[in-house]
Amino acid sequence: MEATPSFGQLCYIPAMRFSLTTWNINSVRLRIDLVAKFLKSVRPDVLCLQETKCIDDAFPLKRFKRLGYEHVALNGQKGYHGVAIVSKLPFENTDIRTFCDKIDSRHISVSFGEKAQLTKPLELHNFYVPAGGDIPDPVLNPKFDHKLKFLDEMKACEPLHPRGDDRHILVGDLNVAPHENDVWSHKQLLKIVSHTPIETEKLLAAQTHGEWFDVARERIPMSEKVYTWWSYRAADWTVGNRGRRLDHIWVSRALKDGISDFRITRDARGWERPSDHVPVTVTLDV
DNA sequence: ATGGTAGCTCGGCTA
Repeated sequence: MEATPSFGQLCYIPAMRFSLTTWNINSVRLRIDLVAKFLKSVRPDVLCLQETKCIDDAFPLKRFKRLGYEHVALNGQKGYHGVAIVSKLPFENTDIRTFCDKIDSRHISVSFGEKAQLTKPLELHNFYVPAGGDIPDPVLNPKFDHKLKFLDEMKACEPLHPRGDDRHILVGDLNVAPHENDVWSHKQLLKIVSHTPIETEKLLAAQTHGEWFDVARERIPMSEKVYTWWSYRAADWTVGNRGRRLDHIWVSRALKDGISDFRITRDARGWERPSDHVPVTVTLDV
């Protein structure tokens, strides 16, 4: 008797389940044990880090390799900023872009394809958008001016954005909480950098221009408060739950229907010597 | 209205 081919074999190549975490780690060397704890428990295929705060030669490569993350793309700098992508899956290509004519390490991207057993290419961009200082006025505060220009350049950066059935993912610490319920008090934060109208408009303009879908808000209603960051400048971060949603995962239209899970590891804010940001993870079929 | 904490490196920047 002949074996009956399964539906899958006949009709399509099954999609691969792919998981991805973004985390502003605020020094990868200082918090490598927390990273290891997280990776052992959640085991995402890919981890995108921001604020690694070290040059590439000082990045704890061996530790990641021992944890099963053998593929690493780095864009570090001494003391400040710095982004990295560590992965269980091999990359096809890696790329670094600069914004605002600065050498700041605020972007790195990789693509996945045949080497990762994907039938169609997948492009992943990891960003660390400038925080923008304290004064929300681009004339008085050059850091805020830089942030606004950076957001404008993100919007204008055509290769970044998906078109048609492109499979793109954009993650990172975007340092903007765009919606009312992305902050603990919309009213009280309207003049606080990260939630001023000019920033939120520019971030959403980039998102709309690129036909991106905000995974958190695909999964969690707009009416619900969602945070990924709680300030260090509070005696107790849990009092009043004064958080903001600064860390984001955007996916292109071709990927959004494949989303199967989204989670914010809020517990991580309470770990010993934590980052002020917590890991944000998506699982989707690719 | 202000100051609060953290990290990198040991003064002052960045967040």
